[in-house]
Order: sequence, then structure tokens, then C-alpha cells
Amino acid sequence: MRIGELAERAGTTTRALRYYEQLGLLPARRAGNGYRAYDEGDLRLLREIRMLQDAGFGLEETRPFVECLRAGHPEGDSCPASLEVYERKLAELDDCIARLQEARAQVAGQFERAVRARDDLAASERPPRCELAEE
Amino acid sequence: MRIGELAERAGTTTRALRYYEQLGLLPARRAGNGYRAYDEGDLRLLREIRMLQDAGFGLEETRPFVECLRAGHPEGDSCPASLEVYERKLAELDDCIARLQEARAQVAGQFERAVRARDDLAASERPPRCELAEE
DNA sequence: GCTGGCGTTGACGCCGGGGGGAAGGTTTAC
DNA sequence: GTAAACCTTCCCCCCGGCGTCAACGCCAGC
Repeated sequence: MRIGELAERAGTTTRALRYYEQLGLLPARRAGNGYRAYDEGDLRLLREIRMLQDAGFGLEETRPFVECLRAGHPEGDSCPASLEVYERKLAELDDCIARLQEARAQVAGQFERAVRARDDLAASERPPRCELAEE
Repeated sequence: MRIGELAERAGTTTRALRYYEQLGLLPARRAGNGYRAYDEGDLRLLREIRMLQDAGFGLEETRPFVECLRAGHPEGDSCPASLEVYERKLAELDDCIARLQEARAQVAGQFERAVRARDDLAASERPPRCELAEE
């Protein structure tokens, strides 16, 4: 299988495949004419890469999964190195979520304070009427 | 007050101040010699900018606050435009947090599945011994 | 034998935000 | 007198993950 076919079957582009090879992530054998030659195993590796990318992993983080598959394991995450990547990712996500929630709380506090200040100002400028007298 | 003093008093750099001026965020009057001239009001504006930046706002998002102060309001968030920025920021943060939590759940699921697979494999390779026989 | 569609390498662009740093020239301060 | 502070303009960078040429090679069909 050549690069165009592999790209199409994996839903990506030839440019991306050359890039992955440049990173050493998905090296390709070469046919006699210099064309890259891929097989079904490469398609499997590539699909693993794409899956992880869609899940928010960077390319370097997919490397242990790819090497795990290439080593003959049934799944990309059958190796300890892959599990470590999962754990690091979870920690990273937790950290990021916590920081965002902290920021959110800070902004929410400011927002509420500002809204109260605005309402207080409106109330003092136009003094309150007796509610029972409202029509 | 000249640029160096303002930068120092606000805990930033002259480079940043020139950049803010370039954005039209913090324009400066000029002294006869061409030097930028700032006053205490500018320091107030600048502190508002820095505060918001520390809270995760982009420079453009600080603009309504700065203009609000410059219009004579007591606080940067005394204007509706500033409140809208707060609301947009909150929505943005909520969206971002939700997406990260979704990603986290997905990764956590994969991780747990992989760990179970590993443990199952270990258990099947070395068949279970009777727990009561353990020392 | 020629066109079109694949393939190859290499190099540059970009996206965005927030400046950094250097060059080359005044002005001020001690 | 000279060092520090200021001025402008300019390019650079960071980060990943490619997109987009450019210029060329290989091969199948007609």
C-alpha cells in the first residue's frame, strides 16, 4: 500500500504521514522506486495514533502506544509505558481543570460583586418605593 | 512620570507599555522632548490591565475595563461592556472545563480498561492460588 | 511520447498572544 | 563627559501539527 491509499483509509493526509515518519513515529519501508510502502499493521498503528490524537494526546505521547503495538502486544495500551502516559495525562488534565475552576471562581466573584455594586447604585439613585403601592 | 518609572511601579516592563500603546490600550501623552508622559490615572489603568491579565484575560478583553475607568467610572467593571466580558469569560471557561472533563472521563475509562486487561492477563498466566493457603 | 496522477524531498508559512532583543540615535542625570 | 534612560523600527520567538508550494521523478494509459 502506498502513502495516498494509507492516508485515505486512515482519514488523514499524505503530509501528515510524512511528518509522522520524520518524527520516527511511523517509519516506512521503501519500494524499489523509492515510494513508501505500508501494510495493514501500519494502518493499525496509524489508527492508534489518530484515536489518541482525537482524545487530546500530543504526537509524542502516542509514541509508547505505537511502540507497544509494534512490539507485538494486542493493544497499544498493553504496556506499562502507555499506562504511565495515561496517568500523566490524567494528572495533567486534573491540574488544568483545577486551574480553570479556580479562575472561574475568581471571575464569578468579581462578576457578582460588580453586579451588586451596579444594583446598589441604581437603588440609591432612584430611592425605593413602597412595594405595596405598586399597581 | 516617564515610562521606566511607570513600568517599575506596575511591575511590568517598558516594552510591554509600548506594546499596549501600540494596541491603543494605554495611549501616552508626550513631553516636549518626545518622551512618553504618564500620570497616576495611567498607573490605575495599567494596574487594572495587569490584574485582569493575571486572572486569565487577554489584552483585548481588558479594553472595556480600561475604557470604563477612563470614562470616569469608579471601577473598571462599572460598565455594561465589562460585565459582558465577564459573562463571556465565564461561558468560555465553562465550555473549556466541560470539554476537559469529557476528555478526562474518556482517558480514565481507557486507563481502567487497560489496567483490568493487564490484571486479567496476569491472573490467567499465573493461575490463582487458594487465598486461605497464603502465609 | 505525452499527459495526468501519483510519488519524492525541501523549505517556508501559519496560527495567536505577548512581548524580547538589537541597532542606531537623542536626552537627561550626576 | 559619560552612563543611563529614552526614542523608533525592525525582526524574532514559542508551540505543535501540519498546509502549501516548488521542482523534480515514476508510471499507466492512450
